[in-house]
Amino acid sequence: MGVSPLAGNNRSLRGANVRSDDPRWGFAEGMEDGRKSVVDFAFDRIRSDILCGNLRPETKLRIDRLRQAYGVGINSLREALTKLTMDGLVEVSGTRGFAVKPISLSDLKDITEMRQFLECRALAQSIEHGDLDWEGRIVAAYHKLSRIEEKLSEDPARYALEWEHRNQEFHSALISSCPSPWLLQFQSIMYNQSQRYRMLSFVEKTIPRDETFLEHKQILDATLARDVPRATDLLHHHILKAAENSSAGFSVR
Amino acid sequence: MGVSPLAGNNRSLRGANVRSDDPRWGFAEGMEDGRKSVVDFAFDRIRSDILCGNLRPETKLRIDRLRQAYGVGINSLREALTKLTMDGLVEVSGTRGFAVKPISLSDLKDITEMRQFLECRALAQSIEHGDLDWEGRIVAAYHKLSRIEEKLSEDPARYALEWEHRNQEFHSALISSCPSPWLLQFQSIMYNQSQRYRMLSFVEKTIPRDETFLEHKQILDATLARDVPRATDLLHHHILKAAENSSAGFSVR
DNA sequence: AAGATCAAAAAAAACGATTTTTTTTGTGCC
DNA sequence: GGCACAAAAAAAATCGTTTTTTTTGATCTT
Repeated sequence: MGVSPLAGNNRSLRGANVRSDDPRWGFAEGMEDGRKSVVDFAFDRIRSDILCGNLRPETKLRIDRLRQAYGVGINSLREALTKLTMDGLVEVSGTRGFAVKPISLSDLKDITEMRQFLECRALAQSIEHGDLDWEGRIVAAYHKLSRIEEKLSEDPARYALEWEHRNQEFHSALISSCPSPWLLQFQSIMYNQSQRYRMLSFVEKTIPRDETFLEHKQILDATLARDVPRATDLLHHHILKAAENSSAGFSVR
Repeated sequence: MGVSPLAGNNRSLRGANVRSDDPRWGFAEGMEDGRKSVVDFAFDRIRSDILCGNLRPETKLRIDRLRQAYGVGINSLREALTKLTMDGLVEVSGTRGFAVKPISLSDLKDITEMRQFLECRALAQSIEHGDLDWEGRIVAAYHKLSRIEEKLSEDPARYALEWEHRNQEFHSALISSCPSPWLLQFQSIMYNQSQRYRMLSFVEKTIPRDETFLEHKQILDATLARDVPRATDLLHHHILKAAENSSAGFSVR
């Protein structure tokens, strides 16, 4: 699964932020430019390694070791780790440095309940405010997800990561018409947290349950029918079931 | 109110994090040590200046200027600003630096509704789980708050900041038995956001409404009576009224 | 032998300096 | 007078070095 975090020894990329744009063109209104700062590069990379379990919970994140591994400077690294701390993926203990956040059953329970609480509200608001474009987005996202779900039963190891991505895209599309930026931000944090638990259980256990696929279809239908109570009920149940599946992964440890 | 952010020109405090402890004594279990990192120092200071309006919305936060003002290094400053970004008090625009987050009516509306949503749930859970110590905490916090509210009518300018502090202590005590760390963290962010709007309106307008004091008493009584529906209803109303008072502050601008 | 003491090594925190990017300013041309 | 372009100035991003703190290991004492 990808490259080990300590394998790549690519050095000295000062200002090597590859730009996908060109000085000739201005940017469309509200469009982010394609450059990628070194901090964001380190942030994305470490975040990915924590989520997929490449960096296990409670691992000490030694600065110079990470520096060698990712090929970035100390300060950019610290900045990236600070951002990860705010997202709850990294813990900082006074003057004793950074570490990957531990996992626990009570934490998973908290995350699950908060995700239910936030994501169901976001879905309700999204259904209220969603227009035709939104309907198009969720249908498209569901389509891409269901295609990968077919392949998943054949070769789980190969498509698990891609399924994770499209699953997130689907859940994100469902609530994309929610008008509250703060709600969406908090939901995003909780989603990432639950994703970590799911992927950690992937490693030593199994793939998503078969019922997951059916539940996605039911949520899609209820949402398109603008049936708020039914859609939120289904989502509520869906999130709980997914969490129960994750929790089996780390029984004793 | 306090010192201007550009006034203090205290230089070179490398490692001058004053420790309130002594090597002789160990720390009690689970007790944080009294040292204060330079990053946290800068974080607290800038945060305070943003909340109380000393640093106005949309102000560009130039690095070397802040460096001179607060007397900290560039990297510590960037780290502090990154933390503030995650709390939604500072905005970062690609490679164009940091700025104090703008304010808007829609943002205030979003914050208010999210605060109602989160804080009411936290209160309900807190009432369910609260023990006798918790009752003691909220009674004590209310007492300290009501004392400052008496003085507030006499000399608003003098006690406004202290009232802010004790108001936060009271609201914090109410929900302190809520068992969900994530809920408390999100509530804390929303509280700080609404506090900024309130304090910005203080500057050019007025002090809290008189009804605020009565509402605090009613919330306290309903909470002590373990009347969840009434307590949450009162809190819901209380948060809305406080926000309406803030919004008058920046009508046109 | 267990525990305390101190020193050396490792790790983290903080800073200044350098490079890169953005913004401003000035100049020529239409 | 306004626009386009280029040079200079300002600001931001990144890096390496120095200082401080923590951990580890060895020696000494009881």
